[in-house]
Amino acid sequence: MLMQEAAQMYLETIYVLNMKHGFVRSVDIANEMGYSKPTISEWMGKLQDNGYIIKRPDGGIELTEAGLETAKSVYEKHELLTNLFEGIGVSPETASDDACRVEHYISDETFEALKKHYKEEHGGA
Amino acid sequence: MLMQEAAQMYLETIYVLNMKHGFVRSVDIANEMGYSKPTISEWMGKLQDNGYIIKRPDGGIELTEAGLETAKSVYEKHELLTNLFEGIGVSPETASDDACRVEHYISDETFEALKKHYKEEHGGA
DNA sequence: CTGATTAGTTAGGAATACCTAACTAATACG
DNA sequence: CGTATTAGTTAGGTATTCCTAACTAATCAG
Repeated sequence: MLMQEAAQMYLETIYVLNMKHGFVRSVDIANEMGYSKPTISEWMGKLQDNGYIIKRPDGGIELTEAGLETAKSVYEKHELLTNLFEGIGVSPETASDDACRVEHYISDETFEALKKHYKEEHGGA
Repeated sequence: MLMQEAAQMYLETIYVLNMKHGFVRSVDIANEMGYSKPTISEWMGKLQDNGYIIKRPDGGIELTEAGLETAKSVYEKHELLTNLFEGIGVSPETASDDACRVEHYISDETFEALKKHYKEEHGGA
């Protein structure tokens, strides 16, 4: 399976909901993302088949090591991009919205460069 | 029709090829983008139906005012993002590749902020 | 004039990512 | 205990965006 935008969003959402509430079910993901239950059900099946999550018998969804790695990577990009955009005067809402789309299309090389640049600006280098 | 990523790319490609060679046909777009002739044919039909291009009798493809506006806007984002990425140490190839994807997902608000910020850094404000 | 190449279109198909309707299963209320 | 709600699945469908195969039409070489 390709780790495309959609799959990344599901993993990131699971990661964020888990940080917020400590327990994530398919419905919670559906509510958070505004998608239907069957869509989530289908995706959770695919994500489990490919080793990114585990569906527990009690309905809880848990990220595997691979899933967590992807989720963290996307989330980290989201955070940095949001901060960068806000830092140059973009409104918090637009900054977050744009970050949410751009986070899937930035290469690791560019991300590392942005991170370094951001630290220099805000760390006093 | 939604001005989604694909439509934006076709218009931008027509714009760039036109600047390079002054005359653009469907085949030229197909070769440049690596897509099949039927795919381009289908899209040129849609773009013409929606008033973004005109197919001339001799096969030439021309941007309408609406098409030119969209193409320029996307191209301008591409250029700025490429420069920004290169400016913080990203390799030219990665910078251009990333810009090519990100250009479709940056809001006007964020783009204006980036433009202002870039000018300040390079214009000595 | 014939045969080959090139440009463009038409028809049909595949993958992705979403949907609604309708079902099962479990839990919760009164 | 029976009914209502909630969670999840299954089946079938839609829109987008690409594809190949096969066609037409025009140009070009000999």
